[in-house]
Amino acid sequence: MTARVPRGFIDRDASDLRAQDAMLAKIRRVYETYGFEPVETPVFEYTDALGKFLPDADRPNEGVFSIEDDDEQWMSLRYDLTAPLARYVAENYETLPKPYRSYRAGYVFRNEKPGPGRFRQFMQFDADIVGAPNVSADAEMAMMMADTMEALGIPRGQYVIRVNNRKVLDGVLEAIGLGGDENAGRRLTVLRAIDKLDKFGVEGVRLLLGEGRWDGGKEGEGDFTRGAGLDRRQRNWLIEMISNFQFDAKKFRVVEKDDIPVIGKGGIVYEYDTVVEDGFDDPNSVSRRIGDRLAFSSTGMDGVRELQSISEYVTLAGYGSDRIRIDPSVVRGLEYYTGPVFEAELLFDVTNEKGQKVQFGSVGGGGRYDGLVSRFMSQPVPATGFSIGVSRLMTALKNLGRLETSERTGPVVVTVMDRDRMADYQAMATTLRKALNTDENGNPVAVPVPVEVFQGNPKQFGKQLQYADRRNAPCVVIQGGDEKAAGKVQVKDLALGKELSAQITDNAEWREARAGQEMVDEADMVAAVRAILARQSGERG
RNA sequence: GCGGUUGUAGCUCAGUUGGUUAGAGCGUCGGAUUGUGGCUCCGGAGGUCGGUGGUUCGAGACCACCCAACCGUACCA
Repeated sequence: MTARVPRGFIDRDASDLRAQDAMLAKIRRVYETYGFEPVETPVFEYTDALGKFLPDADRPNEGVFSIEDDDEQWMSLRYDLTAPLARYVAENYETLPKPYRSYRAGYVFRNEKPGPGRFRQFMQFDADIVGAPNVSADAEMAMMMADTMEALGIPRGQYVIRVNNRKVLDGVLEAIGLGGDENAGRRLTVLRAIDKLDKFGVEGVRLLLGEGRWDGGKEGEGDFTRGAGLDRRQRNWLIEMISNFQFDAKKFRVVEKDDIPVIGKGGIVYEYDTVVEDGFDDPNSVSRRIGDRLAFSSTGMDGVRELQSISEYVTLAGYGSDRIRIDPSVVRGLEYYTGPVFEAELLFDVTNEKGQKVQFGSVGGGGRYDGLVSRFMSQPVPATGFSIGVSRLMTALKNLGRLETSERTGPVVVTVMDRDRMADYQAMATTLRKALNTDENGNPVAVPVPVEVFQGNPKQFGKQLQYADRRNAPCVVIQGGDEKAAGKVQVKDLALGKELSAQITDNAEWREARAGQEMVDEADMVAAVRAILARQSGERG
């Protein structure tokens, strides 16, 4: 029997967890300042509450971990925190204040093929406002997301919150003749293709919108992905839309090719042919064309107006396009979003342990989901929120050097010289533990100082010091028969000892030197240990 | 799911055209040192060579199938 962790799951060590705690505290603080309050729901929900029954069969989607309860109800591990919140709000609707602002952090589970940085259990940290119909709530979400990025130490310019509106995408699709139920499949293919912009660039998306794409790089190599089969004009409209426009408070406008924001690295070559086909010969009129096309669709124009409002709100609040940016290429999930959608993207490259350049991309996202709560209710309940991928973001912060990974100091170790005097050593540890962990007023100190008696086999004294060394102990306390007889204890500064050892090459001499050690009266033990701790924390700065 | 690459000790890897008992470094454990971490030296443990079947006098190596990992891709609510 070999010990192994299940595929797609990970064990996490002390420093990892401490770093995560620190990170969650920073996020929580931002959310709290916006008036959000915590709530927790269970990891299991009834599968139908998650909306993950397969439409045809009477069983849950394969992507969720599910079990059948003994009353033959299917239950599933939650795969995000939004659906459970919708269930919670619907169940407690009468007693909750509306709009209801809540946040929660928790593990979610996906039964999918794991990959680098993709696990089957991972943590999300969500914030949502339920019962707020206006897009000002969406704007607030985008701003809070930006604040969160900066609270975590990501410098301005190294991240961006990209905002789009599902209604705009729907309007564009309608405008190029892909409206109606009969085109639902192609619309999906188109949206998926657009979502790949940051991965494959403009040319890759163009292939996916048209015939299809070979993942080996050229025809016949690797696997073939079928495209949406759009004609040239439809493709060009979409590509111009997603790669050459940005949005300001007034209108879509053409940007210079060198000024393409975030997306579409390298830009595209303008295809003036399509402009001519449309009866325009001036490339600057392209922006009007987009407006014209959307004007065919009332949904699309609603979306544009909502984006305009969001743009105004965030701009007036002082969030420029270096933080929050309208970006027509944001697709973001395909199911329950109904209006504004946003995505937090990191803009810096990172070199991974294999020396490859990696773009982190999205570390969180969200949007408006006006239909999700009302599935449980007889009345419409608008809601908007977003989700942060804690694990992904943590990896990113580690690479950015913004993660608090400082090694904690280990325990003060009371060593065992005489087996039959364990009670004495325990008493010494108790004295130290009490003295080092309370201040002069008897209150607990901010950072605990661990104190422990060596609990291994005390037969070889060297092993005890080796243990203390591996635990990163600041010092050890030693009291053998000689010290006891004299009413003394030895207090040994391990860091100082290590320093001194650098000059000693001979082992006998090194042992004889007892580097970093001092002999004090039993009564002065606490003071001596305090002095060592103070000296070391001073060195660490 | 599809395509490609790779599987030898806890980790990183050697292992000749198929030939005795499968090695090294690091790590780990023990000893030199029964009251002192590091360095140094000595020693031990740890492998069904991913699995099963086949070819052969003989397989870690060759063949078939399976499994797993990695990369790409699809799906990702």
